Amino acid sequence: MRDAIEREFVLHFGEMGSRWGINRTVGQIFAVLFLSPEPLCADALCDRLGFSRSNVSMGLKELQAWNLVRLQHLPGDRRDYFSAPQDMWAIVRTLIAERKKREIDPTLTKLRELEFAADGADDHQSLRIRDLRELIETLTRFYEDMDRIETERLIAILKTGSRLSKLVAAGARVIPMNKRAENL
Amino acid sequence: MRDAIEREFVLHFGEMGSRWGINRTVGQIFAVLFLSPEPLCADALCDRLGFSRSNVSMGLKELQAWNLVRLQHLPGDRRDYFSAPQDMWAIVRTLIAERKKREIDPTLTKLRELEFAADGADDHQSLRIRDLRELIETLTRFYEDMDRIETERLIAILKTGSRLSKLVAAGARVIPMNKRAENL
DNA sequence: CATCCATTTCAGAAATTCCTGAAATCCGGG
DNA sequence: CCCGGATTTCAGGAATTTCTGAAATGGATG
Repeated sequence: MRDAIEREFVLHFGEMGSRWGINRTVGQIFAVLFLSPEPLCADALCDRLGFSRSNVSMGLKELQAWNLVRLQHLPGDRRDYFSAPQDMWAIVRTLIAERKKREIDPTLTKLRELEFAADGADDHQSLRIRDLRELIETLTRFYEDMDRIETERLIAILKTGSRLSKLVAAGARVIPMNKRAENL
Repeated sequence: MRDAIEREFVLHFGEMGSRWGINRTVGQIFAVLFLSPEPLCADALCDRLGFSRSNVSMGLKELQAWNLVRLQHLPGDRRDYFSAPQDMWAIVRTLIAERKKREIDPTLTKLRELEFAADGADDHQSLRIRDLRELIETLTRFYEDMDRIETERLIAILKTGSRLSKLVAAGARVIPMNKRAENL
């Protein structure tokens, strides 16, 4: 029963892995670590998943590059043990940070380069590029702001949901914005 | 000059394509349409990109499945013409909606299934699954709320940034929450 | 209903990514 | 300095994804 659920969970994460920019192996390794109450060593992962030792090693290396697993040692045991963070919100923050780094930042850099190369031209394509760069900057600035907020407060914001709109409209009258002119 | 910039932009979108869950061809096709001031037909895309007709056809089909391009016809021309939405925020909304559909929703469904199968057990793994499901629901509810807000107001919220935290804390005293008990 | 273009499908080739086992490397004792 | 157990590297085979050209399909027009 418990095993059946674990198996399904792990297989699902494997399937989704490809959609998440990691591969099947990596997804399954993370799934096992995510559910495990205690850290696991690479051999334990090989056993559970039926992957080769080297595949597991590479998968763990990638998960470490994503900051999604922590390496630790058990006293009197030379092997490396791995675990997923217990704090689920920390996992989400990490995932978003890493995906931003891989999927957004390079594009932002490229757009700035192209804009520089275009040197203030105002044809259609230059305008498109500028607008896209501005939009991405608005979003990433918002992300950076949210990322600085501690989890409890962040959850409060999330739960506020659509009421945010009224709150912001009302707040704009009370707390004047520093740079109104900057608005879109 | 203009061409050099377009070429770089298109190549970059091709490279990034794989990280964005679409492939190189699809990324490049979208990039060309994104920059183009007027709709293009498939042959024009073949010419510009050097892909086979069938490849372009498949790419366009996929972009249509993502709701990222619109099909239209020019009077007196039987060919299909395609264009990317002019409204950049509409593109972002679409991207997020489609990625959620592909990357989040299946997992949410699966977690609910597993939770049902676990039938209220309270071992570590069941708790992890429940917590993950709850977290994803919090995030998707927030997304759904934001998606209902019109773009101008949404931008106002984004630009409010970290001041949201104070606004929510202050607003909580003024506008009582309906369901305080539901908080994390 | 035949023709003419345009689009789509599809089987297999090409390219890419993933995975493995063997060998290399690392490192803390003895 | 050597040993033993652990991890990492890496070349190449397996699996998957992408791309192509040929053939099939679609649908407007006379």
